[in-house]
Amino acid sequence: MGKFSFHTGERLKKEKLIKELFSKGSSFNLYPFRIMYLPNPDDAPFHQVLFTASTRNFKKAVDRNKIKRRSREAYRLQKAQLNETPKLLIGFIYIAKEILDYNQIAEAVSKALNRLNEVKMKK
RNA sequence: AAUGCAAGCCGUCUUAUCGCUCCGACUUGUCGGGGAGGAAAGUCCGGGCAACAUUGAGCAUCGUACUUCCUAACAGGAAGGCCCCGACUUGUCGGGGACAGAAAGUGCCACAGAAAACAAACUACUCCGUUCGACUUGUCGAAUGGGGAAAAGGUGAAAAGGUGAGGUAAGAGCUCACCGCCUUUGUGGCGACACGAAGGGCACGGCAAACCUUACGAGUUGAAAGACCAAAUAGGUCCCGAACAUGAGCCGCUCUGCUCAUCCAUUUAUGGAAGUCGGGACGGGUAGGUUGAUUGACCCCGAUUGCGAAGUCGGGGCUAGAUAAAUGAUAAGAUGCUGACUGAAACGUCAGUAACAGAACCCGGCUUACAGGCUUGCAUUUUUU
Repeated sequence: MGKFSFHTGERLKKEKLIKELFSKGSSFNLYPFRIMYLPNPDDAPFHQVLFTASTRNFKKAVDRNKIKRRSREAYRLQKAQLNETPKLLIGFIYIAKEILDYNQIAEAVSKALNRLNEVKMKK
């Protein structure tokens, strides 16, 4: 499995876990994202991630897809920065009103991953 | 050649690196292959499919509304009819039309106007009478009273058949001709209708996108429908096994043991019920998974029938299948477009940008969005021969 792979198992898709993340998870804002995270209660071999952009800010499906694809790509290429343990549930919620280009999103994701590492160290 | 209109079609491409999803191989982590649209959109119609409901009929409700045809079906399409508008070469072309019924009933018709549906007399017109004035002494003018008259003016979306002639005091379908309308009828056409004939002086204003009437159609809910498999935990039913339970009393106390009592049946010391523990089976069912779900009213080519929409026959093809939801990111180049610069122009250089938009059970339509390009037809202008 390649260093930069990003297959189905790494995506957060169980409804139960998503509910848990949104109700119990901690969060911080880091433009253009709001990031939610929670230690994974199940035994998973990977961090599990979800990306989302709201219908309220982006009415067209094409725009939402574009944002999610760029965000996912940024995570895929930089996820090695993230510490191995503990395994986390992470939600990237796009809160900006306009579509940013890939470079800006990649920078933001990088910062976010570093911050997640710091937060975990404190615990 | 350019511009405009209409119809149809296309609607960025290539390479490299790193990735995603499905399928197939095998050496089980590698290789090979497939991977958004013309609208995937709006969810406005129609169907397939599924579950539930369902004796039949009527009423109500909703929808449709020139005709015939196509179709699984439609509010879609094709061909045609009629009406309206525009153009000119005046009988052709182009465009538009919710285009059934207003002689079944109810309702409405603002403003303006005298009067708006049982018509109506404001001005002007005209006849008769009375009074006054003038003079050429029977005429004219003015005022007033009583009639006639829907022809003229003006208002209005609309003024109660139109035009012309006769007629009359003035007028009027009052009469006549032509046109229109109504009734009856002939011929042609599947039909909507068309072209005629005879009779009738004409009765019947508009609005049905007001209620309504007529004809035809419609069961409800949608893929989060439905079908199947089903972990763990808790609970249910059944079966098997084990221990016999609870209370009191006795041995100093504990364990063990013994005695008595406690639900039902009786053969009176056994069986059953209930309860406890362990194991098993069954069924319901949650998370989750499979299916529905990608071979279809499918696509391409050819033949044939039909004016056409389409139908039939033959051959070939398999063309996304995700599910918190794949089809991407980065770089380079090409292509198109836009802008700037240079220039007579082309070429060129630089910069920017890549239309509208993302499948979600599947089809047939409709509607809306769309940078740019291509093809065909028509019209106009210019150039050349």
